[in-house]
Amino acid sequence: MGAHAAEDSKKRRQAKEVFDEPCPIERGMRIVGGKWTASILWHLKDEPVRFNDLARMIGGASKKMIAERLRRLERQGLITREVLDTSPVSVQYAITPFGRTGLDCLDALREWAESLPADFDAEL
Amino acid sequence: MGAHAAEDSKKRRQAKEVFDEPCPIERGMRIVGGKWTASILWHLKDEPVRFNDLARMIGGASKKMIAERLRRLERQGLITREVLDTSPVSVQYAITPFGRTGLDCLDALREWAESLPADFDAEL
DNA sequence: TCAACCAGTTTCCTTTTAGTAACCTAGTAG
DNA sequence: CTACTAGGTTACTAAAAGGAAACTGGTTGA
Repeated sequence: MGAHAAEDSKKRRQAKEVFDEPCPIERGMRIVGGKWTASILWHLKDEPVRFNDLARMIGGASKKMIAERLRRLERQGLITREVLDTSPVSVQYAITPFGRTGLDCLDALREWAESLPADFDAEL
Repeated sequence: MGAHAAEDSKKRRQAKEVFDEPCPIERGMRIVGGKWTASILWHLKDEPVRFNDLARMIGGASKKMIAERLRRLERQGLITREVLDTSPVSVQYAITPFGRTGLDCLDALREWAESLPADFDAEL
């Protein structure tokens, strides 16, 4: 982020920069932070997956949400969409190298969350 | 996450587990993923900060949001709230060791987001 | 006395997000 | 012919999130 605070004569801190624009963490969150986004990326980590397979794997998400996230991730270049000439046609989604860099840094978050007690959410 | 997919005789993948419960990444997101949450943590990284100072530093957020996030982070043990016996009373928020572990893993996300082109958001 | 600062809370309102269910085109199995 | 598959889209609805501004109640300095 990079803003500094200074104290004035009355020991009141003043922001030298104001963060009305999202700081890098917030920007990152807006890319990979959407509901189901990380799950989708995760399920593509080993091999390409087709649309309905993904929908089945991520049981809680509707097809609408899956489709929305996939389109967004594709626009951003984190995944690719490939239509296979099968019958009936199938569509395969695969993670890109760039997408993998995003997933890597989500992995730190995963490890952290896994270190939490199982009932941590109860305190929210 | 840890679910596996297997292919059946028709090459259709089947999820062995269904993720209606949030996977670790989603859990982590629900803790530190809220709007302004990461910014708050970030601004506490070096020294304790008082409420209004924080509100001034994070210019885009309303006091309501700051207060909400602070209370949540305190309940979860990522920060502490200390009322100082000054006049007028001031309240100091500080990051806990646990909060710092969360911030550390957000740092990976920050680095990733900083490596993105400045106009990346325009593509969303 | 008046204004300003502290740390919030409250109210009201708008926007965003997510979810359901139905529907669509086209191919295929029985 | 009918039903089921794939890969979505559309319409509608409910819920959550976020924001602006006013307000509390006490303190201090001009």
